[in-house]
Amino acid sequence: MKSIGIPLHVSRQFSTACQKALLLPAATVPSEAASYSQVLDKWPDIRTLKKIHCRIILHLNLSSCISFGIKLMRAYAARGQTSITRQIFDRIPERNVVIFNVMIRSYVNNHLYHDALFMFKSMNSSNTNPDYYTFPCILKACSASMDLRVGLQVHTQVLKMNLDGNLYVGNGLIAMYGKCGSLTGARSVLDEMPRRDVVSWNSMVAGYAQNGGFNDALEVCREMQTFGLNPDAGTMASLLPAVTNTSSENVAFVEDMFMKVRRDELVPWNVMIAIYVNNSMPNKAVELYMEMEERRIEPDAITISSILPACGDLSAMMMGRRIHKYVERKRILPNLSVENALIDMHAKCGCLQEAKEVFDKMHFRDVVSWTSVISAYGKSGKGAKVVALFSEMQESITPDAIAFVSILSACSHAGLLEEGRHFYELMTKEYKIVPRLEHFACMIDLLGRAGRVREAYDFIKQMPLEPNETVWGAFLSACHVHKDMDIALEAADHLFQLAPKVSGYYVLLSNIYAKSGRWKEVASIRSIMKCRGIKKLPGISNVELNNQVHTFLAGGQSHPQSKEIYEELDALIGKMKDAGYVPETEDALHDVEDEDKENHLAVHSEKLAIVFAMINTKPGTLIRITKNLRVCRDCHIAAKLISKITERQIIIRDTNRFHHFENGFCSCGDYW
DNA sequence: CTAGGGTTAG
Repeated sequence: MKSIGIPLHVSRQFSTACQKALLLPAATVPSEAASYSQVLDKWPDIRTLKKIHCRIILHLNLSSCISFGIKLMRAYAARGQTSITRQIFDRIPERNVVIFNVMIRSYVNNHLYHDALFMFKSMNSSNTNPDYYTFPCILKACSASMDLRVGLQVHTQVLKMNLDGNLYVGNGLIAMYGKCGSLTGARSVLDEMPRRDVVSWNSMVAGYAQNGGFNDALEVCREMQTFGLNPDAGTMASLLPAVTNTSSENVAFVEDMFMKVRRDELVPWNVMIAIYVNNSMPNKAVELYMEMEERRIEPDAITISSILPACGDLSAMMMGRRIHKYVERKRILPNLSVENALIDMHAKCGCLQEAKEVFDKMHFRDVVSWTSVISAYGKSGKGAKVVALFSEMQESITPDAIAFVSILSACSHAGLLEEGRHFYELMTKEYKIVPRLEHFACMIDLLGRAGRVREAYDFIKQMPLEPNETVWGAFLSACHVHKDMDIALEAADHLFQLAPKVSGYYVLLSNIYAKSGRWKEVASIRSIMKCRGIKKLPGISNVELNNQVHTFLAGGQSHPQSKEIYEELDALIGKMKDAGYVPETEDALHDVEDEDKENHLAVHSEKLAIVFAMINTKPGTLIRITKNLRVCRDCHIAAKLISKITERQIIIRDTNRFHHFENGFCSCGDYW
């Protein structure tokens, strides 16, 4: 008779549970044991688990305890209690391969890869041979910890034990080589396998995808089909890393795959949503999410974490709030990723209160939670709050490079020059974070917006990194705002040479050259843009009404209510002119050609969106707009006036920050 | 008892 015994370091709850178990009548042992066995296989919650554990030890004939030991180990591991799993393991006197496998798997499933590898080593030195269950698991530990060195050793052992023909072991090897970046290794394992299944091919797809080889990944998808295997949900999931910021052809390829796979399970939907989100197609993502709801496919935490950024992108506040209610109802919370995504969604919809509420209710916060809430306040220009939050964060969390980007840009939005400098010092000196281009760009922005154009210029000159287009772009905006033309032209020349990919910089350049009368350069920018195939990003604004996001294009006429909108806009502009409004044509190149400037100015997308919202909501209702470019001066002036004339608050989120218009004023203090 | 899907800045 072998006894499992109670682990020595049991918690107090455990002893209480034991006492309660003792009070229970001694049941007929065989049937009690059978029912416990069933319950254990269903991974009970920790309290039930401990009770059963006690009963097993105290009341049952323990002759079958090896199988109970295994079940207990698995159940504890499923609840994240690997140290109890380990205590049980330690008390089993004669360990066979299954027991080692369960222990290793417990570690791997709980992301304790080093413990798993260590356990594997002691397994080898205790004369227990690993089997074809051990290897896939230990290979996963190698993949997850990107340990190619150990992975290679494991492969050698696999070969020695003649297990390389096993399907699962082979699949594990492909995944291991792929994750560790050895695509040739992965490929040769795949080629040598006597038998391959979908997982084998999917692992190869994942390997290429994780290493940026989208075309190779696609090629493998086609190849598997020549072997008579069709892509499945797993293929789509494996492709995901390769399909971010990619061409529309590539997205279409996955869409096609999505149409062909079984769609009664969750994963294909989750992947397709994530792909839309990662390719700046939030409308499509939301559409798909709604289709899921119609088909009664239940979203999980992953669906939610993927769709929420899309809601944030679109400022789809009602949709976001509905999802928030859904996660509360379905008890998906607490879940760190979901909570973090909720904070960000509320913040991007301009609902600071709600964002803060989610943050306050969290039991565990990581650096992402803090970064999200800090940038939320930062984008609304609440500098003092940001500074307070940051110091609070430091008490429990070590800020990372991204956290500093958000605090630095928050200082910039709030015009907190000295604080920004302080945080930069803190980052480099205290936290020893080596500043990246993003940080330099923030600092340039900070200095530039505060009017320290010369200082910003000196800062660029002494940067240890080659300034990129973002840095010059930030600097150029500062010059543009503060009208420092000489230095602007030098910056413009630098930026010009960098062949920027963002069309906005060309527009900015063109405006600056035009302002200083350098028409030759203006013309040359035009032709260069044509040559490089760079099109001006059309200005669009989103507005949500009755659970639907309406999108307006600059000068757009396609909306069903178009006629009404333009009529109302005309009337409004009349009232604005009475109040002293003079259209500003200066920044007209922002998103239209210079001919016909004034005409087009009236129809920037945000104006259309504002009027649309005005027509369709009750007087006094707050209007929320999101646009894909920065607000131009003219629209900013117009929005201030409209807020006064119509007595409505208007919140416009542009690419940089929030503008909260109320009674003729904007929260940015005309500083943006 | 085999893979694969999630959140933060600009």
